[in-house]
Amino acid sequence: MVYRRTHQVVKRLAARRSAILAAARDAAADGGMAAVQIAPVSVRANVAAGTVYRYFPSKADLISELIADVSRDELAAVRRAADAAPGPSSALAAAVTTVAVHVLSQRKLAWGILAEPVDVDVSASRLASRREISGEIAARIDAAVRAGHLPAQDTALAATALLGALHEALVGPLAPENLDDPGRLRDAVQTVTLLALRAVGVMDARARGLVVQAVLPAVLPAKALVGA
Amino acid sequence: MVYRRTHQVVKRLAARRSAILAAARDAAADGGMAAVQIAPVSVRANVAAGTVYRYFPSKADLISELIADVSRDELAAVRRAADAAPGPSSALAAAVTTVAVHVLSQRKLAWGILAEPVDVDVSASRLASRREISGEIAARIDAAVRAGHLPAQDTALAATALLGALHEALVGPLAPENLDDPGRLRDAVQTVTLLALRAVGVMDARARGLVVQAVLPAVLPAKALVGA
DNA sequence: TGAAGAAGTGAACAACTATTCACGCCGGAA
DNA sequence: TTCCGGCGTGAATAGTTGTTCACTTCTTCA
Repeated sequence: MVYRRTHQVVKRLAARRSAILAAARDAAADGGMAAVQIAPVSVRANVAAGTVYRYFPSKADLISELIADVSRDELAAVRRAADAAPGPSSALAAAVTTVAVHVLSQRKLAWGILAEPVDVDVSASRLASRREISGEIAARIDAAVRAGHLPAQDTALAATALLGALHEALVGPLAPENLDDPGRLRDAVQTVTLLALRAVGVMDARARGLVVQAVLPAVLPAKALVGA
Repeated sequence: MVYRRTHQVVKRLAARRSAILAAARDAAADGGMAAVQIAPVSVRANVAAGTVYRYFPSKADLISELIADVSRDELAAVRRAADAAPGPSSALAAAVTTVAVHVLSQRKLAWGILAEPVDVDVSASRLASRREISGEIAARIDAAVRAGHLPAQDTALAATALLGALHEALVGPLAPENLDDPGRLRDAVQTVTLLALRAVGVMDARARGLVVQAVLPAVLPAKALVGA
């Protein structure tokens, strides 16, 4: 009488859930958040519209999970890059560069996650996403301040401002065109990283050095990403 | 037989048009762009819903004009402040500070104009708005570069990044709370202005001086704005 | 193998608002 | 004063999508 889910069924359910999330992510990467509609997503995931609601209570929940997902990936990449750096200032440079490269490599997705209008309320999820990344950057700024490399400052506000600068300059409506070209991409990443480092108080000359160190390793793997 | 509009009628029509725009602006300032709906706006303007369509072909047109309107005011304020400054660097500082104070004094409106989700497409108008302000800031950066106060750089990208930083730090979802308090407001404006000036290459010490000069005159009249 | 319940389906539904339009009214010309 | 046409009205319309649910199909277990 007691129906128990077999391991196989559990696996299938999890796979379906992932498929729906992946379909949503693909849709967002292709056509922005506007393309994340239940019917099209369900088609991509090879399920019926109603099935989506077996896994997600509402569209808002689906998109919220999507945002959390992408955000988690980005945070991990930033941490990895920063942790691999030799010192606090390099770590900050690496973190900033990583964010820049990430948003550039998936511009539509990044724009959708960050700021694109959505008909349902996903502000909580977006807030959490921003808070995570901003917190990470703030921690890196703080480390550099404690190491005596930067002047004391409101690190939370500075981190938020840096992210705003990166996003607006790289994926906002005024972002330069042709960033698919690897050369231009590298230039843009260098420029915004330089701006960001100087903004928090790194001297111009030193900032230029840090940028060169940080951009090369970050941009190399990015070429593959951009191609995808 | 030939019906001609009397001067009085022309004036009344213009007044009504302004009233509708003003009503839309009030609605946006109160409740963000989400509150700019035809029915509520028409009530505020003391006209019927259908009347709105005698003056604006669609909601998109109404909001586009609203954005252009607000943007025009801001651009004028920025120019005025910058032109009154004694030199290129001061002018840049004044411009940045003015933008900061403006967005802070009408946060909901600013957020609505800049980035809040809207059901109709207003991207063209938003793009134009950003372009205007960004162009003005870029021109000020350029002047400072030509005067030898700043290192050579991509001024358009820098201006875009600065605006992104200001907006995200001051009206974005991670913006600090309690910015209605004049003291906190001044601090926030100072902090972001300092970040912005350093970002484009002003030395820390000099930047601090410029900030003090620029913030005082800009913040004084702002107290009245914030109260409103 | 068959009963019981879970998972999947997709057409129908619901809710929200921008937009329309047939009608009444007011201001202008003669 | 009277006729005419544009202006104002607001209830009705329409289009868009998220969401539901009665039904079908599949899985488990005795």
